[in-house]
Amino acid sequence: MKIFNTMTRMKEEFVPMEEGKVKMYACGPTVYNYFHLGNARPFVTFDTLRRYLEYRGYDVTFCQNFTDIDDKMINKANEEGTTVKAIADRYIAEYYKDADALGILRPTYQPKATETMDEIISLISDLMEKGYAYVIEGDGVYYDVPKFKEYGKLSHYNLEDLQAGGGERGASYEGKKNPADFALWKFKKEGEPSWDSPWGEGRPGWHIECSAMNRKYLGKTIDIHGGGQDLIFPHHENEIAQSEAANGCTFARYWMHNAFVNVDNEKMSKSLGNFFTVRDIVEKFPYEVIRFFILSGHYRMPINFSDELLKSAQNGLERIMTAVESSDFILSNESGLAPTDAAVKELSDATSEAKASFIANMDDDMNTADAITSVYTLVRVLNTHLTAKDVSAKEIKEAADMICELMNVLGLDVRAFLKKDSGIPSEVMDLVNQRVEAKKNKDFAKADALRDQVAALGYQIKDTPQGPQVTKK
RNA sequence: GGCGCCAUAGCCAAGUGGUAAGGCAGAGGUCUGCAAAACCUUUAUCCCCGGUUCAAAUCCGGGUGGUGCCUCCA
Repeated sequence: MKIFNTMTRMKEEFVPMEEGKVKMYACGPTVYNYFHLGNARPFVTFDTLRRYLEYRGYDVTFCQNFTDIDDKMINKANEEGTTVKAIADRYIAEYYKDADALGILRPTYQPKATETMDEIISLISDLMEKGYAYVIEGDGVYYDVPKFKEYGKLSHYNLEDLQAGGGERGASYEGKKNPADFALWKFKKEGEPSWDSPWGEGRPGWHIECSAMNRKYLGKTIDIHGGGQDLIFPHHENEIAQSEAANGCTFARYWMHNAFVNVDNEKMSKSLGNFFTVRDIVEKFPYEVIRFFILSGHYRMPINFSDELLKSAQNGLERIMTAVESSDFILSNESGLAPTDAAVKELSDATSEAKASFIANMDDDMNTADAITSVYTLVRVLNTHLTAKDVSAKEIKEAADMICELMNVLGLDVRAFLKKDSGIPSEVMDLVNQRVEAKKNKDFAKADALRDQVAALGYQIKDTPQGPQVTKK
């Protein structure tokens, strides 16, 4: 598999440290609100990577954090007159509601910052001992950025450029040796949660928690580190500075960053106020459509969000689901199949080719857009033979199963989505059966009226040679 | 100011040196009592200019437009 490595800005052949095993980390949410579509993109992206690596037989250890202590958490707690812990508990629960429904598998480890305090303090101690950190009285412990000679190697920034930029903000640099120095530990302020440390009571800076969790759960060197592009600087750059200075070895071997979700070509973000939470979008579109939409473009390309685009994704996903649904319907009543050798070969070839091309596309830096095309290609061939009925149940089942297998790698459980809509109420079936009678008697006016009644109840009838296929609309 | 990214049909989106995948939408057709679904047909020379090459959407240079990071942010 080839992976585009942000560090080298090139696609590189992925070779894990240990054969057959992958250690990966992705930055998770700060749990002070429902997450928005922009947040969902990396969750879905790296979940898909994890699923694909597992599909290819790797033993994946995946760690994703919860940031449950920082300024935003504190502000939210103060606004609501409650504790930081209460906010964290609430929004972690809400996170799982959305994440589970989006088909995001639970990571191997999903630690909270507040539960990683020992490792955070131990890591800062290492940095102090090695001379990479210093204390500003009454403020906190800071990282001495110029001490780390490779600072900027991920973002390709250099310190001089950073200082020449518009980033300086007078007061906040008071006491720092260098404007780029960042907080590892912030001393306690009135009303804030705090933990004991060798330097005084306080709480961790944002960047240190990821370094600490990596070391605790995955080790000093990991294979893949992922996140959104806006984390490249300063967050990931700082993680490298912390981890490599403390551990004396490479931190992450491959760095992957997803592009943003845009609205009218502008970044969706909380600060711009143009964001849509997943919870909002679900009012109009199911979770699986949101996931399919996210995967319909390459992860390193920006995607625009709009109802129209979601609708387009929904129609596309339905095409795939309908093929499986129709297959399963025929498999439940196999009459009328008259296989020919040529057709049987064509469909079974298409089935194996779909898998091969899906893998080839995913191997190319996780090109999910092309991987979906591999599925569509099989869908078309399958539909053709479903109509012609010139294959046997075996080929139909294999093709439909393959579609489901590949969609599952993308985190889209087609048969589960179909099942969710199954279970036709008996009153609907009564109407359907009455309509069969009416049709038999050529009473088409009555048949159409019955179909309208069924439709009014939210169900759709498709007449097939095997009889009516009833589905939820 | 520094460092990047993007520009492909009505919309979305792959392709990154060998003559334009796929999806959505539209049009016409087949099937159907009518539908639905499905299938078939149909819609582009890839922002502009110049260069390299037998050959460029694809490489190089220069434009134009959009956008991101450099500050909490996925």
